[in-house]
Order: sequence, then C-alpha cells, then structure tokens
Amino acid sequence: MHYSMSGSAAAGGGDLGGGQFYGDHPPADDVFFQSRSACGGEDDGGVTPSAYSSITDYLQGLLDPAELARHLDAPPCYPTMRDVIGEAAAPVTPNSSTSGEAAGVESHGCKRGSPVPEEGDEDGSADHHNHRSDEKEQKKKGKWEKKARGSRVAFATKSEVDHLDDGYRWRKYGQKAVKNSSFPRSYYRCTATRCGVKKLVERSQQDPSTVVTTYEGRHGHPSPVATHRGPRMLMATGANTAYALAALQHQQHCFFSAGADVYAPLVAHRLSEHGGMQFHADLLPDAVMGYQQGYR
DNA sequence: CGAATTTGACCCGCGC
DNA sequence: GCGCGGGTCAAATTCG
Repeated sequence: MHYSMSGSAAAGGGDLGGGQFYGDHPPADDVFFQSRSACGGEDDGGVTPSAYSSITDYLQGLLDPAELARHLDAPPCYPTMRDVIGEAAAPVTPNSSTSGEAAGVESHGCKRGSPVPEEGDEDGSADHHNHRSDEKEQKKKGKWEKKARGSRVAFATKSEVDHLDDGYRWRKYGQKAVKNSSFPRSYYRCTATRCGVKKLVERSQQDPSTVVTTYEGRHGHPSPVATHRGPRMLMATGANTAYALAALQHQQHCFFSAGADVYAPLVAHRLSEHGGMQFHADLLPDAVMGYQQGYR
C-alpha cells in the first residue's frame, strides 16, 4: 500500500511548491525542512537563505557549528517549526525542546529495539526473540549507551498522502498516537538488508494537509527507483522534497522541474558547490532561479 | 503463499 | 519511585 502511493500519489495532490528548511538545534544531528505549496503567499520573501545552507551543509556535514548555530538562530521568516507542524513534530517536552523538534538523536539512541541492526537487519526475524534478550543483556553492559545514530532530518510537505515515495522501499513496523496530536505517527524502516534507516511520518496537528517526515540514518545502498531509472532522477510535484532528501542522503543527482520545491533546489545547488550533488538549474522555474540568485 | 500492514503489548527514558 | 509518553516488537490479519 505504501509503495503504491508513491510519488505519483503525492503528485496527484498537486505540486508542492516551496519548501522550507529548519534546523533549530545545532548540537543534535537533526534537521528539519518544510515544503509547501502556498509558500509564495506568505512572507516567503523573508526566507532566510542561510537556513538552507545550514541545513544543506548540515546534511553533508560540511558546515562549521558556529555558522550553523548562527543560521539557526536567525529570526525565522517562516513560522517556526512548531507553528507549522504543530507540537506533534515539535514535542513540548523540555528535553526535546532543547535540541529542537527532532528531539535529539541521543534520546533515541538509548532506546531499545533495533539499535541500528547490523548483521541481522529487520529481516533477521529468525533471531528476533533472541534479539530482545540480547539487547537487554547488552544494555546492561551499556553497549547501547549513546549509540551513535545517523543524522535525523525532518521535513514537512503538503500532501494528501502520508507516505511519500522517496525512491526507497519502506516497511511499516509501528504506528502510535502522539500526544497533542490527533494524528498517529507511523514508523517505517528501510526494507533493504543491512540498512537501518528509519522514517517517521505524521501529519501536522495544525495543518492536517502537511505531512511531517523524519528520516533517521543514511541509506547505505542505492535507491531502488534511481537504479531502475538509470539517470538519478527526482521529478517535480509533491514528492520533491522526499526525493531531495533521499538524494541528499545519497548524494545523487537531482533534477527539479517546474512546480518543484522552491527550496530543495537551493539545497541541491549548495551541494553542487561541494561536489556532492549536481544541480540542474535549467529545469527550474524562473521564480526559483530568481530566488536562488537572491540567495546567492 | 509470501510479503506487508495492523495493532496491542511491552520496554525504557525522563520528568515530577 | 511512579507514571507518562515514545519507540519497537511480534502475532494476527490483510493484501497482491
């Protein structure tokens, strides 16, 4: 079901235009960015380009902390993440607030369960029952303590579809009601063997039309979609942001076309500067280019 | 029939 | 120490 809705489903929902990136906790390995169709309608003129660079660079681990902090402290021209996606994605718990919406990799790192499956990925069902006891024992030994996880990247996208196709295959392993949100949060794991990447999907409480997706970790394998399509591609429409993210994680070439996310291109551009990802500006709408120039 | 999803139970960290 | 809330497991169920 999830797979079938793919990007096309999002596409059906109309183009998603603009995207916004957020990151409000430099120390944490988290990043947040949002995309939405009505971006132009707001004070998007105030979009802080630097925010993008920070996120982009953050994704690539290229930005120095000081600069990142500066970017993140900059007055948001967008509503704050909390404003946009509500408390669902911006936990009100004190601990999470310190490290931003994504509440820190740390808080998750100590949790039990699939602490980044290594040999036995999620498919290693045969070991599941033993897995638990093993984890318990290992926990006692403190083995899971602060186990470093991949970076977390969150983004919000206007879409009628909860699970946007980002080119990877995901298996849903859980769903839970979230406090202060009438929408449940879904938990997905990459189905690729030995890939411990996870994805959390939930709808914004304040804006039900917005889907907040959080990636955790990086794929250590090529995207099934990209592989099949030959040229690494990312198309327009709603799935852009998700694709962009996948691309970012994979440093794949990224194509954005008219109607595409306004901000994702910026990220792509920035990445291109670092040789991480190629940017195909010819596919961008003028508005995007103009914006980009202003940014540059 | 195998794969994916659903969903209640369980576990654990954290705040009070 | 207790309760809350988030994250994961895994059996049951559904789907292709």
